[in-house]
Amino acid sequence: MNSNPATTNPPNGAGATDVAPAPSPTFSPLYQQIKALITQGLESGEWKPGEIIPSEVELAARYKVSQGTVRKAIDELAADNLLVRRQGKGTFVATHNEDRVQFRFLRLLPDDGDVHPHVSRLLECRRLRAPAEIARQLDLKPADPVVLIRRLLQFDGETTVFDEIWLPGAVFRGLTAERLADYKGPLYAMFETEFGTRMIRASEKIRAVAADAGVAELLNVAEGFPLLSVERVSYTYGDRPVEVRRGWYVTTGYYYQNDLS
Amino acid sequence: MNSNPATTNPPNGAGATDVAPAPSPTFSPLYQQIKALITQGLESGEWKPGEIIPSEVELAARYKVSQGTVRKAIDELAADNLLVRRQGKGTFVATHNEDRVQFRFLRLLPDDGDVHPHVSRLLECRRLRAPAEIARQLDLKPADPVVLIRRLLQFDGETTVFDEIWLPGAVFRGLTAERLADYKGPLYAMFETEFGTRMIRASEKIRAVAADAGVAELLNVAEGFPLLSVERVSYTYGDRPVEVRRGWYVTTGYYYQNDLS
DNA sequence: TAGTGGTCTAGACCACGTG
DNA sequence: ACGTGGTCTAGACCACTAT
Repeated sequence: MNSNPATTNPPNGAGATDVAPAPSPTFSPLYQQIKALITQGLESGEWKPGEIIPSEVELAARYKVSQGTVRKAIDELAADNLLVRRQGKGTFVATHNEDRVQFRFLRLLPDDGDVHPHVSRLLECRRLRAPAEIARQLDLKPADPVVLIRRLLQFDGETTVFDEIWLPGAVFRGLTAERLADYKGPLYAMFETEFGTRMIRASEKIRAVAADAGVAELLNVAEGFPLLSVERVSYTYGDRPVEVRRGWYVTTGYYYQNDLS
Repeated sequence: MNSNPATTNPPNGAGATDVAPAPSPTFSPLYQQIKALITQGLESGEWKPGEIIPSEVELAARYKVSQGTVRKAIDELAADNLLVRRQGKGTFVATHNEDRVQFRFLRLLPDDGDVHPHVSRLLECRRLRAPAEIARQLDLKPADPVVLIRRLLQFDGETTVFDEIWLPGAVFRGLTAERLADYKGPLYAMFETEFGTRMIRASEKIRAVAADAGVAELLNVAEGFPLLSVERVSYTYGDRPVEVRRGWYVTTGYYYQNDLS
């Protein structure tokens, strides 16, 4: 909030002409403030993934702004993939459950365009104290508790991916191998429905590396075989890091798809 | 254009109530039509990269629509990186020359965050008849003339990238090794200023591969060394493919940066 | 029929950049 | 002081979905 908070804003214009608008050195548009308020509602769980949020006119009334201002706020949140608009129905909180968001966070495709759903095979899931590097990336104190998941992904029967996933223990309290094994569907969908933590964006560092003995055995390739190394940090609301993931991909018959625009 | 062309649109509302609006089975919003008209101006060279385009009010007058409609059209073109808005100055045609667009099409970064400008070393530039696969990707007839460029990129003195670049000969008439060697700056900037062809977007397939003898020698690595293979197809206006590029990246000390959102 | 998001307009004022 | 893009409002109508 700043000098023109939503609750005290005059009903006309971006500022009033009769009250000395004060050239706000830290000016922030009204719709950005509304955007922040809606984001708060998402973060606090007022509206949960998959649910509908109030209509534009309702939100406009609540925040005492015009529908157009709410509209612009929602436009940006939809562009950020936090909300999904559906004409005639309403605006919904985005979810990793029913979307075709699989491709958004696992961009490995087969050379022939066929789409095989992948199968996950859990290797282990245990709790330990965070190594220094992981703690740094997760914004934790060294030796804070973390969860380590190791798993394989099979595409069409072929073992193609080996993942090591690090999660903050405080957030993922109660995450066990059993619950992981039982859960159907994408990991991020489980995180969202079971632990109330929604992955918003991720940043990846991609390299080509030679398979070491351990990884080679897991992926059924020779030692020294070229693998795609993908180091990912995922973020939730407020750009807080909540996952560090290191993946090794076999890219024979598969490729990592990326679009530059 | 469709049933409500910009030139004959009533000045109010998305349709008239007194003329039987005709439920347009192929309805397209006005601002989309304006967007197409502006794109035509860009494609035809009416406004060249780096130049300013007419102000919103001017365009609104020209197309006989409100400023808000022009605004929404320009908003989308700016989101597509075709235009750049600068408050107080105007709206400009995007260019590969002066932007910090280097990172947009070459996403190789050093492990330590330092930013070294890269140096290009041309190996060869010759004309030949398109191999079947290249012709298919460039939407040409087999054996149509193409230009093949082979080059190395050095980061901070280290040879890090080997590129093979295929271009349609008809578009890049007069492209020679001399002109390539003389040109300073990004390749895409040259394509845009010298050949009037602007790269808008690209699609990449990324793999880890073992260096073969030829590539290994060029990149000063051992045969079999893991390299990042990047196959890119670049597109210009109208999603017409105008470049096929195959790159081999050494990713020791460097990584390919990618953001998922 | 009613409600939702989507489009379009018109007018006012603000922030920024340049004379 | 002026012109540009940027924000905000208010009201009308359209397209889509459900009841």
